[in-house]
Amino acid sequence: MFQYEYPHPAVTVDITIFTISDNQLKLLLIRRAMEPCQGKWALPGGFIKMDEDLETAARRELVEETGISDVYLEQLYTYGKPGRDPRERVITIAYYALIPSDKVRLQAATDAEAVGWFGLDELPELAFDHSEIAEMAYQRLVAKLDYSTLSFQFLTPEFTLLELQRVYEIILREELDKRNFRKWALALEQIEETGEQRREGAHRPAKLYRVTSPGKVDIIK
Amino acid sequence: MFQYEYPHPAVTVDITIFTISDNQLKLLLIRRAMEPCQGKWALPGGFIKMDEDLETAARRELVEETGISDVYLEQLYTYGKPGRDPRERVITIAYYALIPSDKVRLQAATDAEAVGWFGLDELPELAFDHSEIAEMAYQRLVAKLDYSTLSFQFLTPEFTLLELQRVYEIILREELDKRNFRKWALALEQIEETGEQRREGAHRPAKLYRVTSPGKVDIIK
DNA sequence: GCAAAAGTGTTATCCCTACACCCATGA
DNA sequence: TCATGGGTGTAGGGATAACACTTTTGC
Repeated sequence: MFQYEYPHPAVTVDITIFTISDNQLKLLLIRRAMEPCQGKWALPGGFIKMDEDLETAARRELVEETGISDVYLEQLYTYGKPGRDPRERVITIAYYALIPSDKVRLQAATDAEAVGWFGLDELPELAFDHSEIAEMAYQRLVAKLDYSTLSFQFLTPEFTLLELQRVYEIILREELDKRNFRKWALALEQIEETGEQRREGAHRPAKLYRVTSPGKVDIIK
Repeated sequence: MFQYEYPHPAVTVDITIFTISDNQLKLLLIRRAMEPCQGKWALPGGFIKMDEDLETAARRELVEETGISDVYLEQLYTYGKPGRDPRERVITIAYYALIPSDKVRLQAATDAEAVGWFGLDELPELAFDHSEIAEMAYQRLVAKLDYSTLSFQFLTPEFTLLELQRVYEIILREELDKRNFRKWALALEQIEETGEQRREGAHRPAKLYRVTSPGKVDIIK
């Protein structure tokens, strides 16, 4: 038992995990094994430990629930409306993470029953206020696409320009002009040719590119 | 005494309150009356109550410490590094507020000894990690100036275009071209002439403007 | 040889920037 | 009449947006 002179809320972290696969922006959800909201889908997350930083807690939960580490993670917003959790006052610090498509497979190793990727348009009803959190995370993602190099975090270490373009098209939900997009992307001076090509299918092979500062997200413009 | 099965952190809100006066961006600080950091300057803030929303808590603290209500308030970031408060684990949800210059006077009614406005360049050493919070709030302010109509929140209900321009110049720390600024500001379609003029000093009177949607902060561009 | 994605330039438009002078007033 | 801030337009340059055809490959 832990005693305090004044009442204290419980504090959790919740993580909206995005990836792109099957030409869709997807979100990782887990099915809740316990009350409250047992059986409902929810964002991965959990209680913070008293000796760990908030971001450390978010990364720990990410690994525990999905096996994924070393990804882009950013604090989103803190939700604390009284009553958002029926048990007690719970304040949650929401984060969002971006997973490159080649790391998605790792996740299959964990309990496949209780974890799933959902297209943003096909989300089930979520526990607590998690729908609101996911919506805000998506809005942040769209906004940051415009003025940062966030998008690279969805890509494998080597990628084609068309793959990069698809990231933008899928998140922004609009088609972009190929020539203008390429001019713009190269002018950022954030990517360089690897010198290699990728051949797949009955068409001309595509040049491969890499990010000059992987893992780093810059503000642009 | 309040008992919990697992340890719970304390949760506070802290508020970085900006205003513009004397051609300077200023920050409201309070001198701490109690340990820890007794006598040091700090951001206003305090513990949340168990039945109030986070933003409600921030607004309550704002009124309690400064007598100011009905101002723009936005959540900034949540800080929770273990050890940031020597007493116990304290997680703080930081907000920032923008005060129009005509509301600054109200503040003089409260205990003048313990409260003060400080120019951003003349900040004293702050308690806890409040310097870090204030720095981040300033950065957010600069960023949002660019893509939102945040700036109007510093102005009185009626203002001149030059007053609006000064807000930008003071926060961005750079001089702007008068003609280009006016063209840009009017093209936003967020302000309109009141039809009145303000005469002060030995020069031509200035047209007064008002915001078309006061209190609302739009994303622009 | 054909289907399918890769790759590549030019032009028109819009927006941003730079820049200088007259106006209305109070002292 | 003079000092002070209020108010106004235009031209050039750079970025953005629209737009279609050739290349390379696998089958």
